[in-house]
Amino acid sequence: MLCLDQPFQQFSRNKRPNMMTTSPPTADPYLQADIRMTLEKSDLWKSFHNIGTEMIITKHGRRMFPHCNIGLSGLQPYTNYVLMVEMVPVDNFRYRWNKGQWDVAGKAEPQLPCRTYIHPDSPAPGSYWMKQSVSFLKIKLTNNTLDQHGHIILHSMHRYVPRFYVVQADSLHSVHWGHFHSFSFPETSFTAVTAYQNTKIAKLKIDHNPFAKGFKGENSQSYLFYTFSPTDLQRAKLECEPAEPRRTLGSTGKESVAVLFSPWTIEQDPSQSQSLHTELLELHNHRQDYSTEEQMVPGHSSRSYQPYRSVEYGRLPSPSSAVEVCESRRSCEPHIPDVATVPGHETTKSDPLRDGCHRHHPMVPNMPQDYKLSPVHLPLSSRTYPGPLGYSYPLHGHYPTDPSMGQWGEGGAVHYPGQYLPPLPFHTSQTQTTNHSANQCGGYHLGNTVAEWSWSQYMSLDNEADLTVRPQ
DNA sequence: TCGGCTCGCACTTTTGAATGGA
DNA sequence: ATCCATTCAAAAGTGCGAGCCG
Repeated sequence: MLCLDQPFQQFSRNKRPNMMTTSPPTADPYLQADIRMTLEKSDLWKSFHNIGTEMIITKHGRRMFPHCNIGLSGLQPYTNYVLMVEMVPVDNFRYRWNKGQWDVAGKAEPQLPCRTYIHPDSPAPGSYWMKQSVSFLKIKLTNNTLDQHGHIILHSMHRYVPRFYVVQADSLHSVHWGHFHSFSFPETSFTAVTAYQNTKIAKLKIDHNPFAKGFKGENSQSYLFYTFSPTDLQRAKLECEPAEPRRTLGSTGKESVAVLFSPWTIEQDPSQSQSLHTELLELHNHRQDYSTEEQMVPGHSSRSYQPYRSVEYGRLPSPSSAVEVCESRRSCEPHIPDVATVPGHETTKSDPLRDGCHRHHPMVPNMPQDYKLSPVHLPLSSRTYPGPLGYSYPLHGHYPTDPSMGQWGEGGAVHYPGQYLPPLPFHTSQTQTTNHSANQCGGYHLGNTVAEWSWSQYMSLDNEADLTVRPQ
């Protein structure tokens, strides 16, 4: 089964072993694919996660803090990749802050159009992505459903987790969406809020976010002394340094630190938690035969993340899952992730690595319409879910396939208890792809420098019928 | 009445243009 | 003429609190 006791150092760029040759395919699913992603500043993320991360969302868009900074390894140096991230609902609940803890306040709001943020440097060669850590600093979150700036639209008082995609693609104009890997980091989950509910989170942000230094009072750190261990304090002290340059060589600085789950998940109604736990276990049993390509990357200590790769297809109205559910509801319109970009987040710097290859600016206003077909364009074989964990699958594409390309096979997904994620958005058939192009409303429209794709209204799963849908 | 949201404020960092010197 | 470092103002990001709204 899964070997979750691997020291996290194994995943760091510099020390990773060649798992493809030294480990049996099923030994460590999230290492099967040679592509590895590490979360930079994971300690900072965990500091927030331990309290219950909250992210402010505003009408005009708010940056995330901490922001997502990842390291990549195992990419083909001269192959182009597109990096994307989307915010995936963690569960199907709406929350409220009640007496110092998060309580479930009912069913989640209907899903909003899912926007996938494409890293503005995409596409770029693997060597470029691996050269330094990749920052998603400029992602902006909004609660404005009519947002025209391409920000990621979220519901307040709902929980999300960023999911990263690494897609082999020559350019945004000819994306090979079949070759992708996805990664999630449990400690990056957060609750979207319009105002901070937990004062500890606000103080932690003030302590770490340089923009908020103006609110740093004498008492701002006092709570730390009873919230964190001396180790945490030392770590927090180190992390108080000024923000690093946007793209710096990654230094994961991984330590072997126990992963602590956020108390807020425990603080919930015990009966609710028990119910969820039971459901998750049941789902786990149900889904043994399925896997997504997602790799749930554990924290420093993987021990806390029990192998769990179940995906609640029916219950979770994930934008990503909509397509799959739709497959059993042929009359509905499929959902395709919208594409969110950030105005002004354009790469102007010159980089020999990148300049040496053919690339197009992601926000090029005249994005060809065929691009909108790409995100879900998979061979028919992808219609079904990937096989059992540990198998590699032949991939299409016009890149020479060397023996190491086996690593492109989608690895299994490793989830952890207490959190389940929807399936990936790219499981679909060509038929559905066709429907996408037919059903999208107005193709894509552009505002300023933002390329935004608005497909038809994704189906709403906000009804009981959806709860019974199961993947075939 | 209350929970959630919006807006303006003061403060900070970041960014880029302007300037001057080598 | 070019390059580099410095300066400075504008832009952008931040949490807080008052007030609004359903």
